[in-house]
Amino acid sequence: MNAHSWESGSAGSEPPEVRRGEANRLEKKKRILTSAARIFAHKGFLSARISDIARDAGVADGTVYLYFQGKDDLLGSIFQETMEKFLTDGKRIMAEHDDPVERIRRLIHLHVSLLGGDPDLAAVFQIELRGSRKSLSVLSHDRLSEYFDLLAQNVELGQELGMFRRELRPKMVARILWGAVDEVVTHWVLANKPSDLLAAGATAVEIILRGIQAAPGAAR
Amino acid sequence: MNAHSWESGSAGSEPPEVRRGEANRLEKKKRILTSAARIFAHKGFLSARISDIARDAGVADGTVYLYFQGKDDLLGSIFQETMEKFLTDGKRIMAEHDDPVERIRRLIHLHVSLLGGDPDLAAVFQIELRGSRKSLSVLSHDRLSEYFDLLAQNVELGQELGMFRRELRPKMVARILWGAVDEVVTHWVLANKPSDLLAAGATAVEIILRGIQAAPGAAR
Amino acid sequence: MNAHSWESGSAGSEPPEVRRGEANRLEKKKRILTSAARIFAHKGFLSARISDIARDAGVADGTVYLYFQGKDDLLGSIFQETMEKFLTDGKRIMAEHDDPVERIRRLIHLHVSLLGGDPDLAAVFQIELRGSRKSLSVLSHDRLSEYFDLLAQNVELGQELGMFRRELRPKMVARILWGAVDEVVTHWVLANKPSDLLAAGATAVEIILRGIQAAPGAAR
Amino acid sequence: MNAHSWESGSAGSEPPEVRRGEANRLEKKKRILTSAARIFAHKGFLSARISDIARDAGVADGTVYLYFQGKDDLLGSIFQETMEKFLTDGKRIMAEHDDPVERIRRLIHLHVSLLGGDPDLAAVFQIELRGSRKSLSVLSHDRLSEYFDLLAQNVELGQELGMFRRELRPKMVARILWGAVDEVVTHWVLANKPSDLLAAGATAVEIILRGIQAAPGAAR
DNA sequence: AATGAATGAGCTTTCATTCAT
DNA sequence: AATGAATGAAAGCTCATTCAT
Repeated sequence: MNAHSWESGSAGSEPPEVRRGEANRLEKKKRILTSAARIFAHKGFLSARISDIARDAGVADGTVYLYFQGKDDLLGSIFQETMEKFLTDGKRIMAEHDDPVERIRRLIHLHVSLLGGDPDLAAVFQIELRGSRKSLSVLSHDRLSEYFDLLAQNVELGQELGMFRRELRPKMVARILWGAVDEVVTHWVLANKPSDLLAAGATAVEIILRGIQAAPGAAR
Repeated sequence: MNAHSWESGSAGSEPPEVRRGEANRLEKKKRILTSAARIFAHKGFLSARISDIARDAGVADGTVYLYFQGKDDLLGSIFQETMEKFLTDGKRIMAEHDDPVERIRRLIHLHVSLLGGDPDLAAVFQIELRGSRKSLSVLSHDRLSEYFDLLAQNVELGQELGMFRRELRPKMVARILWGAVDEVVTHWVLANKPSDLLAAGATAVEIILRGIQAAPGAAR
Repeated sequence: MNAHSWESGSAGSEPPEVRRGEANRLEKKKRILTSAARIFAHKGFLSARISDIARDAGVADGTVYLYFQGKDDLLGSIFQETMEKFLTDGKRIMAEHDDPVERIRRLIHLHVSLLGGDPDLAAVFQIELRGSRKSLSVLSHDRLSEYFDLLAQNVELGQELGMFRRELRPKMVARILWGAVDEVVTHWVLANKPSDLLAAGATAVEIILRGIQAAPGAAR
Repeated sequence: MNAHSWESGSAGSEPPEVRRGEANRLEKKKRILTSAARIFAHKGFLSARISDIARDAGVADGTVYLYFQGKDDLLGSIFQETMEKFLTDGKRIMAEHDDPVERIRRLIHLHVSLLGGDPDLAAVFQIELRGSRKSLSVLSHDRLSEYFDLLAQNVELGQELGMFRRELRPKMVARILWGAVDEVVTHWVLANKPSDLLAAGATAVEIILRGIQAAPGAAR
């Protein structure tokens, strides 16, 4: 059907036949997930039909069920996979930088650029996933928590270093930071005339960072 | 079930039949809306059945359609009515106070206390309404915009008065403020052990206000 | 659609409007059940579609679900209703006759004539219900047990009166009697050139009765 | 799961490859059939999945189709093979004995002991095969007819010898006999506290035999 | 105005079967 | 011969909405 994406994977020096099947399998799973994100973004989770997704991915309806439990699992997997990638990159940021302010700036930049680079993904994240926060699988909740923790850790570190005000609860600051950025992304998704998402994200961070800054002279 | 509990109120001195009917009508519409909020909050918009709501309100299924267009209209009306009340109170705040900082604090306090005082309503707002922002009726969007505008107006005023940094776009600040508070409310709704929502909301405002504050001596 | 059966019920002196709805309701339920038996008999339980039954009964698909839980309930209700009628008549036989032999003959005659008079019902009973004996609802099992008990009681009574051999277990005799008659009915259902079912049933009873008869002179 | 248990048997002295393949082939077919009977007995024909059977037999899904036409064929083959074995043994009984009464007793004993020795097989025969009598392949019907004929022949012979009453139709007697025994077996399959099946079967035969016995002095 | 019985469109999911490897 | 990934048809059931009373 839509043969576009099939061809790339097999490029390069083809490994032994054995790997071929495995590669196909992974590629197919990925293809279904990409199609799901696209369909969810355009029609909404509710209106999206499995058959829409299957057709878009170029597979039969039943094939979707070979790779995923069902519609919910599709949504959950999109969330899962994105969070996985985000956390991997996030941990690298933590490893490569020491300054809490620098880390927070980069974490938010990562967040914003990941979604900004894939509007379909962003739409699913900002719109469809919201109503699911109540029911997301435990694993998914953990992922979201890890994200918050990454932010909260740096707030705490900044407090210890005397950079941020000590009376603020790190978790709450993380929440406020996330909420502000999240709303900026949502606006970007919903607005017809998209503005510069990266700049807007950066502005949000600067405001919050400034807002939690210890009074000059307060640091040791 | 609870179909009897509402007959008592109108007893006693019988008002003219005409008014009685009108009062009943308004009361019934309100009752259906309250039931809808409760059912949406507990079962989610999707799983909620019109018959659930009708039973909870003590009316027949068909009666719901005498007052509302359909299921979507119920959700929209909850949003609408709440925003209406919020904007009314918000405009009073604007009338009664001059200081932008004071106004913003009071607007957010209004926001947070309105939802904090009605957990069912809060749940519907924070969870069920999210996916609808894309599709909410134009009128509804206007209401949300008015809310943002109230905040943005005060940011702008504060800038003119030299209280807030002038390089920030007022609408974006309003968005960041709203996002931060919104996330705080969402956490309160989802968390099993609810914390002090009013205090958390106040903290969020203070952080943002501080974050947008003009540098000391910058005013004039 | 098939307007045959609609007309009879409302004939005669029409009672007040109130009863009309109830009468319609019962008639509709009965009509669905009759259609279900017909469709099950012709296509088999598995191949029968709810929509086939609904169309045959002249109602919408969903209406079937207003009266029955689902497909299984339809099959169960056919069994249930038939057993109910059978047991009612069976108990009358018990009340009107004393002689165990006479009672047994009449019970079997009742069994055979009930099914013999409604080939669709017979087909469902003999073919479709067989595989369900394992899973029939508890209530249904009770009904089948009551039937066996009616037979077994008379065997026991006959033993006490010295008419039947005492060494036989009444329940087992009932089972053997039922099995023999049941197979005769099944053959009648499956055979293309139907024979005289009543006569065949009577023959089966006579053989078993003779087979359990106490040796002449053994009584007293 | 138990995919390893069958590899051991063929180990040891290696037979010629050719025969090995043939033996494997037959063994594999048999294994699939045994697994089918087990799965059908435990989950019912409908709920049983080909993949369940394949896994139980330690082969791939597709392999089942190398040996059988499909799911129906599996059920049919179980019936077929069992009947084949039964008829072979039944014919030996006919060859080794002359007395109709003795033959009938032994035929029923064969029937009852064959099923009594294999509860899975019995469950499939008594429960799952019932609904299929209408649709079983012609060949299968012939097998069942041959069984009935074996019984009927002996009834006829007994009539010619003056042992059984002449007014009874042999086929009908065979049916009654079969029905009685069949119900006894069904009860044994369904009852949780299984009784002595062989004894129950024998009792059934004795009752019927006595019931068709010519009046003393009527012979000759 | 109120009722609630009736409607019927709509979609997920299963699983027997196929066939390229 | 054996595999097992892929297929895709098929239908039970729900529930928002309507409308005769």
